[in-house]
Amino acid sequence: MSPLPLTETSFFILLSLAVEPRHGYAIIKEVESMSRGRVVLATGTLYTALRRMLEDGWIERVEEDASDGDGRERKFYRLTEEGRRIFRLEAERLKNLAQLSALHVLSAG
Amino acid sequence: MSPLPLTETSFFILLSLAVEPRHGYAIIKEVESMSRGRVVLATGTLYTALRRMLEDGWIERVEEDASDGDGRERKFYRLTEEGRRIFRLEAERLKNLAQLSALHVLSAG
DNA sequence: CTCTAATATGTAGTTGAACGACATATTGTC
DNA sequence: GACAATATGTCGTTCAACTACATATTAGAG
Repeated sequence: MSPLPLTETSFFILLSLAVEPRHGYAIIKEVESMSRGRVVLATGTLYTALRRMLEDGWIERVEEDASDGDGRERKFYRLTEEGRRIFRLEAERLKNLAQLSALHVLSAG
Repeated sequence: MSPLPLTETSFFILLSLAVEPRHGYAIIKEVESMSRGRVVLATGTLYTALRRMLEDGWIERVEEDASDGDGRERKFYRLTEEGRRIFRLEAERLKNLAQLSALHVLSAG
């Protein structure tokens, strides 16, 4: 039942939402920026992943903050406690893998 | 054409072969040990991954070292230069992700 | 000496996730 | 008026992991 390891896509979506609530398109741009251009999510990947995370209770819709003038359709999402918990677990896993591989990259010259 | 990100399975197989050449079953045991029991590769996963890596030139068969008394069928594999290169790239990617997530785990309390 | 666990390699079918292609509508800029 | 950027979504394909199954040898316990 463990959701780990997260896919890179899921990791970056949670990471971008860990900062503040965002809508889909903003997530794509934020992930591209955070990964220095390496990760560009396809819309098919993003919206499928968001639907899955909603179903699993990792994220939830932010209902109507209507911040500035609407017009353009935008749906905001934020992390749930469960989503934050999973992100922390994944961060811990990543730290362990990075340490493991650092050791062996050294020993392998 | 970039092979990154590696799946967790591929990462651990390369990691275990980065230390020294091994045969399939030994890889399974080594991965289980390195991951402190968290990652236990199913044989279907392992042998499928090995075949793929052979085809892609990440690893190669070690022909006949016949170290100690044969009898049991064992096939040894070692990393190619390409395999080592990919492993180093993945290690670098992992280090970056670990750093990114560490920052945001902190800022999110 | 027989039974069982560990060692060792493999295939087949299912499932889940990413991806590319496509579709649609609005807004800002030249 | 045209085009790029913003914004959300579906559909079909592909690739990898997983479960279950299949087979054979060897070491150790009783």
